[in-house]
Amino acid sequence: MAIKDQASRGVSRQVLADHVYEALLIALMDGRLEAGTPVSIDGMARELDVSPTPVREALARLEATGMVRRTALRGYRVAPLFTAAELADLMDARLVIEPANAFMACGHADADLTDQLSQAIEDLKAAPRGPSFAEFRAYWEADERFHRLIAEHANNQFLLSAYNALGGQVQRFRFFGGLGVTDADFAIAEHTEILRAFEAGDADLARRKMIAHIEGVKQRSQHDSEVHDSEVRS
Amino acid sequence: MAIKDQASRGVSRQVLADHVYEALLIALMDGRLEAGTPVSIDGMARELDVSPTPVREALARLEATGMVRRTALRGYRVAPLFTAAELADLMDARLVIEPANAFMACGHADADLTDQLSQAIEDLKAAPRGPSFAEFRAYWEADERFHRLIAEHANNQFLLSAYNALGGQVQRFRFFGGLGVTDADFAIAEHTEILRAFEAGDADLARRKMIAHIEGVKQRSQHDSEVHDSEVRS
DNA sequence: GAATCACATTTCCTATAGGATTCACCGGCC
DNA sequence: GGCCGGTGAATCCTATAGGAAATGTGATTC
Repeated sequence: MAIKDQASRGVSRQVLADHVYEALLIALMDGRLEAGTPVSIDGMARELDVSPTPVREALARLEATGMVRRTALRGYRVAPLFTAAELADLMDARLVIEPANAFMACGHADADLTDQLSQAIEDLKAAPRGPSFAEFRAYWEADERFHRLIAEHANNQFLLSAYNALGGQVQRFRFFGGLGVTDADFAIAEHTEILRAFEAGDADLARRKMIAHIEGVKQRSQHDSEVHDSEVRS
Repeated sequence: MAIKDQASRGVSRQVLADHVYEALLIALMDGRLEAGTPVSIDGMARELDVSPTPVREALARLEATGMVRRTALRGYRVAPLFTAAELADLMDARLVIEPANAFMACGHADADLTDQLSQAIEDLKAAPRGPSFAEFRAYWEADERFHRLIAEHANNQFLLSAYNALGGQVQRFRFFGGLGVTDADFAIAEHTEILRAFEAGDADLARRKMIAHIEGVKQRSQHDSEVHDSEVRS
């Protein structure tokens, strides 16, 4: 009820399951729901002050994103956190999909796209880089927006679906939730190079710059994960 | 031992939502649920003789596959059929992901994998090629199994997710549901070439053969869709 | 004849209740 | 001490009911 009263005034009416979905997503990214912990349907319903039915529907949708796993008759639990090896796998998968996105999107690039990409980079520069969730979120959002813009402008719904399937992006956020942003300067520079390629209309260059960017992210994240591990163990 | 038999095999009892999910999937592929038609929650519940709750959960899962679309407060309806252009997009997306899968899987190939791939090809040869659903299904299953085996052996859960996101494979089936198999001989030959590359352990060759295969599928499907269109118009 | 409004039906959405299953705890037994 | 079985609580799963919204129908009005 409280949730419904809070935000059902938008232009497009949302149903309760949508709010539950978003609440769960926030809790997942926030770290309130830690990896491995079970997510009780009834319990979450009590906590959000709704009935179990919308919670059940929201969890069924969330399962497709890989954020939670379900076992019949045993319920849902938060998906385990990434290991360093899995993080490397994620980057390898991005290396397969995103350069292709960049190449294709360059063919459909216009001033509107480059403007939005430029804006995403500016937001990246302006975003705070602290370790807290609230600060990190703005940075992550701008980064995600940059890559998503390119994926959307590839003009191929299936490649976009494939990109979305890599929603582990969100989990990546969780992985570094306690670490903050450490490679902002590198990322900004690499994003700018990609933007230059788009402005020049050089699709092949855009692809190469995307490869360079993700490989950079991969290497830096591997280093960060080692730091993270040592901190956890200390 | 015997008591744990059921649990150890991972065949935890299926709940009603799982059955509804499969029933919907069959109805979708079968053509009983035509593109664009609404899928009423209550109506489907009556038809399957269950309550609306499991139906709702099954549809929430199905939405992630792209087979149905949902509008808040208006319900679900079957996703529109592919146009020829979208079919080409699907093949382009496969051209991005599957050659990479083949390349990586070749690094993890063993006798077990090549045996299973060989079996999939044999099943493809043996499958009937009639236009009816029951016949087509065996062919489609063997084809899907071949590609899925490679995707799974790439040993990268994210690439596998991306491949799964291309579940439009199923919709591709629907697109040609009334047409039957027309390119079996080509497909079998191309699959065999890919298998040869795996047996030789030549990852780069496997990638190139996968590219050749999907490009072949793309071209042939474009031709078939023209035939299909002319038949529909006649 | 076309647009509009009222009304009835269908459908979606949410809450609630109860049966079935799993899990956690605890006492008994080898 | 370790293993086994029973009991209670928590949880999942399904069915049902009712309010809210959307759709379809028919009559009225311009």
